[in-house]
Amino acid sequence: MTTTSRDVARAAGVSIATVSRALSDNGAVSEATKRRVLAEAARLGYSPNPAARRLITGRSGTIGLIVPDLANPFFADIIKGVQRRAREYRQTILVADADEQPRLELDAVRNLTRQVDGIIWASPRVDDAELSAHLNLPTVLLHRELPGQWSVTADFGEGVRQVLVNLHALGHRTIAYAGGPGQSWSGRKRQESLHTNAPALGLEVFELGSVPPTIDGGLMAADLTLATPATALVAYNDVVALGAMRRLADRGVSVPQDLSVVGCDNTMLSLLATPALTTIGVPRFEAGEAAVTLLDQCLSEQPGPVCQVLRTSLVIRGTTAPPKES
Amino acid sequence: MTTTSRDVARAAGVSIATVSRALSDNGAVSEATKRRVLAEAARLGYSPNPAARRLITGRSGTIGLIVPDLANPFFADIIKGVQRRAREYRQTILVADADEQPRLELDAVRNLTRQVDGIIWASPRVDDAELSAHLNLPTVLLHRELPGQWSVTADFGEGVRQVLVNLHALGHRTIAYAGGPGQSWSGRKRQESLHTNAPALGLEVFELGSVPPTIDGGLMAADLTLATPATALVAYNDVVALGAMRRLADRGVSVPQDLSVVGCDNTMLSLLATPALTTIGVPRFEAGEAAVTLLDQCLSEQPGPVCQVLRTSLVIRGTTAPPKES
DNA sequence: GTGAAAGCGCTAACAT
DNA sequence: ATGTTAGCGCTTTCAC
Repeated sequence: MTTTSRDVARAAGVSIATVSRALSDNGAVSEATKRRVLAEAARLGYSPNPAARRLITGRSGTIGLIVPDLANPFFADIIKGVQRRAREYRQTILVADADEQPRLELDAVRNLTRQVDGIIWASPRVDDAELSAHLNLPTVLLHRELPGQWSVTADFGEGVRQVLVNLHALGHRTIAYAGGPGQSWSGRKRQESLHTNAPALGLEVFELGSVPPTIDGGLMAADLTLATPATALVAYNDVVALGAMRRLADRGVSVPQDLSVVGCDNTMLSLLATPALTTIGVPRFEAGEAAVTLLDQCLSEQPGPVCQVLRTSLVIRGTTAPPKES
Repeated sequence: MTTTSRDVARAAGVSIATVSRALSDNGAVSEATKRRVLAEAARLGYSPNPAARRLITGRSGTIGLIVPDLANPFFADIIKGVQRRAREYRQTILVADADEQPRLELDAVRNLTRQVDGIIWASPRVDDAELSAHLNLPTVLLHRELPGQWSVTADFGEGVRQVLVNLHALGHRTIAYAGGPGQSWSGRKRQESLHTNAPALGLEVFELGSVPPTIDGGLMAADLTLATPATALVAYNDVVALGAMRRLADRGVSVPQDLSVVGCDNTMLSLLATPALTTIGVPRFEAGEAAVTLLDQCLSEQPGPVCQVLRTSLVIRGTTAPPKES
């Protein structure tokens, strides 16, 4: 009932091999027959059975994408970038949400193995050893680096440096830093940058330790900050920053007059805050696009691994200002 | 190099047919051989080639999911629900993001047709005729109804009714309504409910027309509301409500003292607002789960179509209060 | 209960 | 430039 290459072949008066060649556009076919075949294929509404093609070529035209949480705006935009670029490359993408559980990420890898040609894996928290152990397919890591592995990351260190320079220029000398989950690769990068750049600027940093990357984590961070002499709070991400702002408002601390607040990621949330949140801009959509491009290179056996690092930059909005005279 | 059923057959000393039967668990196999085959399969790390299976059975074990925008928290949760239930059913899900463009939805359907067994389609804005024309595969519509079609929707009308009853009880008599995109199926449902229930309660409604379902749309809605005598604003969704709250704050109108605000959807955003947003709770995760279950029934030729309607209910938080004495 | 054999629809040698 | 043919790895009759 569905039309096959055989039907098209019959209609065009050629063999099925010619049909295959005309459609996949690789073997040698004369212009005339090619046109004829294509016309018949279109007329009959023929499209090749992907299962058959995949069985013989071993290529599925599908890419797996693993993210810890697709309801997180950070990853949602990455997915959109991946989808967009994949559409250009005529690749289908298979998204697996790991529900924030590293175990489910590993399950997902296993499931995907037989279904996709390669994997794009955003894994902030699976540890290096397990990550390595599960890289059976060509893989591009997202916001994560591993020796010898293809990856796309963002320069979080530079973003943090810009924050510190800016706060210093505004007159701040004492700041608080609320870190995220300790295992997070990008979290470690932020922290390293803090340690490298703060002393050089003569900034004193109060590390509040790691808080959950949630609104509640932000509430905690606010209270912790107010117990220090810091005049600015740098938060792990926008969600934590917003949670902190909420708690600060409740406690009668006004932002940015009494305390400056800086987020990270520049998600849509940062625009929802009042005042709008100063934050570190991280190119998420672009990261998704770049990952597909890199995976494509990796799949076509081009030299590698390539580790692409995207730029980040401070986005100054309403939550940073000079500290109060004291 | 990859192990095939032939390898397992040889190792277990049986034919490939028996391997197939043992693994797919349908034909008759003796307990003893079945155990032996399973053991060998495990030892060799065998898993059946899905492409080959799909080629012969015509079933892919894959479900397509089409959403207008996966960065929208509303759809993100739906996807999570779908994924979760699909995992239970051992189905893979293929998500297609249509970037808010109805044309891309139709493209997605076409692409998915050869790759999946059935489709779950959240299509608030494609018109009925085109929708019908593209239903070639077993399909469950999400938050959308169409005669003769399987669907999962939520009772938005009831949610709106509860809002009206609550506002009336608080003492409001004049309210403003900011509608969303005119083509939206659920938007029409909200509006119908408004027209049915407001008069019965003696509520006067100022319809502000349709605003974009964005923060900016919310800013507009706030200004429009303040030009009416309304003491409460009911917004199309949480994003619009938050945008409105932002503009109201800028104009020195305090919520809920000067104006009550109600959102819709109960997304995570509603908890980010200060004060937290009163909103209509819509079960998104459950909708995703239900859609998979229904699609499964549909695929197994069970009687239908089934149109499941999920409950919605008012979630009272901090943005609603009695109107100011005037 | 188990094996042999016939394909599913296609691509990739190999002929011509 | 085109046709013929041999499978890709599996499921599923049909024999036994």
